[in-house]
Amino acid sequence: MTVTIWDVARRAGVSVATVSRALNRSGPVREETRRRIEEAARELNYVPNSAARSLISRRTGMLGVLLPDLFGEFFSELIRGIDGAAQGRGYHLLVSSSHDAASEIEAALRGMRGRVDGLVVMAPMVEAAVLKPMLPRNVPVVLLNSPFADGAFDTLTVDNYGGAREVVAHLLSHGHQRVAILKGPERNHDAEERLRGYRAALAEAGVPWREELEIPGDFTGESGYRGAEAVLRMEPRPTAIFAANDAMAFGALSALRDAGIAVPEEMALAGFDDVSSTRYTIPPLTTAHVAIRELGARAVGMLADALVPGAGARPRPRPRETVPATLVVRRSCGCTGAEGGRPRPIDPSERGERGSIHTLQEDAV
Amino acid sequence: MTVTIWDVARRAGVSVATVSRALNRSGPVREETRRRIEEAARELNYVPNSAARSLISRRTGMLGVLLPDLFGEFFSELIRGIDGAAQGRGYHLLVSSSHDAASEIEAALRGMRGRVDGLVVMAPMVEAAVLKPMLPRNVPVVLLNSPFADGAFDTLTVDNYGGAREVVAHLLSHGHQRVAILKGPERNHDAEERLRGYRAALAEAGVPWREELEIPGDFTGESGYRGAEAVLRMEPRPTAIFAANDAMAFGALSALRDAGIAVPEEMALAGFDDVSSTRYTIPPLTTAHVAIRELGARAVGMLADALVPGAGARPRPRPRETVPATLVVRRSCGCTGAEGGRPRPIDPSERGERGSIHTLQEDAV
DNA sequence: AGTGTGCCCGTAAACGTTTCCAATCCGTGC
DNA sequence: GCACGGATTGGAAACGTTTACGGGCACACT
Repeated sequence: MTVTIWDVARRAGVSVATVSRALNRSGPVREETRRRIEEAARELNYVPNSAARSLISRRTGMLGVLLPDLFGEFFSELIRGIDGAAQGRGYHLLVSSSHDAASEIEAALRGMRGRVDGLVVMAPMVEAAVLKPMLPRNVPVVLLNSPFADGAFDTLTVDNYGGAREVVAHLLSHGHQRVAILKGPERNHDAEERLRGYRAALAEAGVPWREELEIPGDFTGESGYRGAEAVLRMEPRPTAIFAANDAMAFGALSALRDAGIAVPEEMALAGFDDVSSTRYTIPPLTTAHVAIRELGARAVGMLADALVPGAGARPRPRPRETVPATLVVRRSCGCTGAEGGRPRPIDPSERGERGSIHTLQEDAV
Repeated sequence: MTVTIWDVARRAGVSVATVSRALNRSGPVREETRRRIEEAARELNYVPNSAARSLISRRTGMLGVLLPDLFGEFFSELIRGIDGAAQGRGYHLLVSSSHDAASEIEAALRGMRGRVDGLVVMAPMVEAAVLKPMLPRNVPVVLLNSPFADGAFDTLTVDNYGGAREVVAHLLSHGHQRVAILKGPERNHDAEERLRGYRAALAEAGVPWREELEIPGDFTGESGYRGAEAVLRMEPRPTAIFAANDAMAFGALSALRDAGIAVPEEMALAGFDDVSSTRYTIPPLTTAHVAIRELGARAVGMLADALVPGAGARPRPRPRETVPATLVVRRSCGCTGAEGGRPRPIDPSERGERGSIHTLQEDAV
């Protein structure tokens, strides 16, 4: 039924060992025999059995990707970056998602054990201490936004603190004295860092911190909507809102519109992540730009570095990289002059990007 | 180094056959020995080698997913549905994307051969005749929106024709005499069907068809932007636009805003897909609702049906299912009275959905 | 006591590769 | 003519499971 390496060997008049060497170019094979073997393989439509291959070679050619969710622009773009880089290196992607609880993550990780050569894990909701023992020790792992103090794993971290600080500092530079923050989920690492950045910016500007200005949220648009409503009820009313991610900013924008509040005239607004829709909300959203796709690609790159034969078991310094989050000024913060100018240089790779119209948007504005 | 079934057998004082039977519950094992074996396995932290297992059992526990892209709300939601259903059935997902050209698809398919137990393929850009020979014959395949006339594969198809027809008919019911369409890519099956629906609606309403009203596009927001610009240059100017997908509608909306054209007063607009952002554009977008997540879940369901042991090689009638695309009226089409009402019953599963705020939106409007 | 019947369990043969090691071939230098 | 060495090739042992087959054993029945 299925054609094996033996069939190829028989047809080409050689042994299976030679077939293996010829097809993988893993040993010396005379040019002429190699051609004969390749021809036989093609004629028989031979495709090596990957199970057998990885049984003996202990490599599967797959990378595992564990994310809290697949939905939304952020993850969508992230996985796109991961996929592109993996494909370029000949790896397949084993994707698993919808995991927040530690137990789910553990189950997913167990399911992947032995099936993947490396792992990209993003688990902002679980603490380092509880995540660590679940991670496999026999394959390289890259942690996204879960910095481990002990440096036992590769980590790749967005500069949540710095980005948030910069965004809030920008809002404050407009003279706002009461800037509210729509916080991310409790115990979420990204959320905590962004909150820290918010507080730092306030402190640096000498603007007093007020507990009531820190509104709870959970990164969903819905919570952003409710958060903005809460802000509007406050007395005196804040004049600016920093949403800890763009999705909440969208929700807030929606609430402000429903309440008849003009943005940015009556309320300035800023977000975080710079997902592509930020360019075509009304008004376009000031936010912290994160090179999401590059983030995914870089994660795979780090994995690939650890996977070069020889770097395997040898303990080496675990890279800890940080990717910047930089302010991008659009109209929602009320910057005069932001309309005509180009807030940041446009990454050439973004131009003509599928499904995105932001270059057009920014030019047109 | 790695612990095998032999280690477990030795520790439990039984043979490997018994260990296998006990752990898989695949044969009679005395209760007491089973407990001993399970304990040994747990103590040793034994995890079966999946390569060896699938080498002998000829099953990998993985489903392949081949999509043209991973970006954008549509695919994001689709893969979410696929992932949920696969996870529920104990399958892992091997994901591959960014394939439009036939050669890329063929390469991706070859790479997956033997690694997956089943395949979900969405390839709107390649014709049935060229796609068919690339598909594996030894594992079940579900085709998304690629209906094959010969019924050689399971197919799951969105009613593009019917949905487009309904949307355009609705626009026409407002009395519009010149309705432009922003078309999808050439040779894209979905795009062609939606165009067909547009033409049918015109014919049924007795509104004359005009070639110049069919504007080329490619499903990206950018092409929607340009398409709307083109529409605005026409003389006499059309009074309604049907964008063949929501992304293009968003682009069009953006162009209309930049041109100072009020929607829906000066130009009615409708889209297709009902991705979640349609609820919080300004104005909210009238579109054709497709249960995207359910679409993905159903695809996995069909695969699972074909994968129950026994249904394997036996040739059976290949199911050909169609999922409806139904009109959902929001404000962009200019319906009076659409503001207060609830256009369609809200699917309970959508409530409180992560990253979506549309229930709030629709209630609040 | 002999025999049939079920339940448990062990032996060993697959599954399809890769790779170590030895054998063969062939030209070269002495 | 012969030893030698490098380039090719083949044989066979892994890799870690699942599973067909058959053996042992306890028990009930004749």
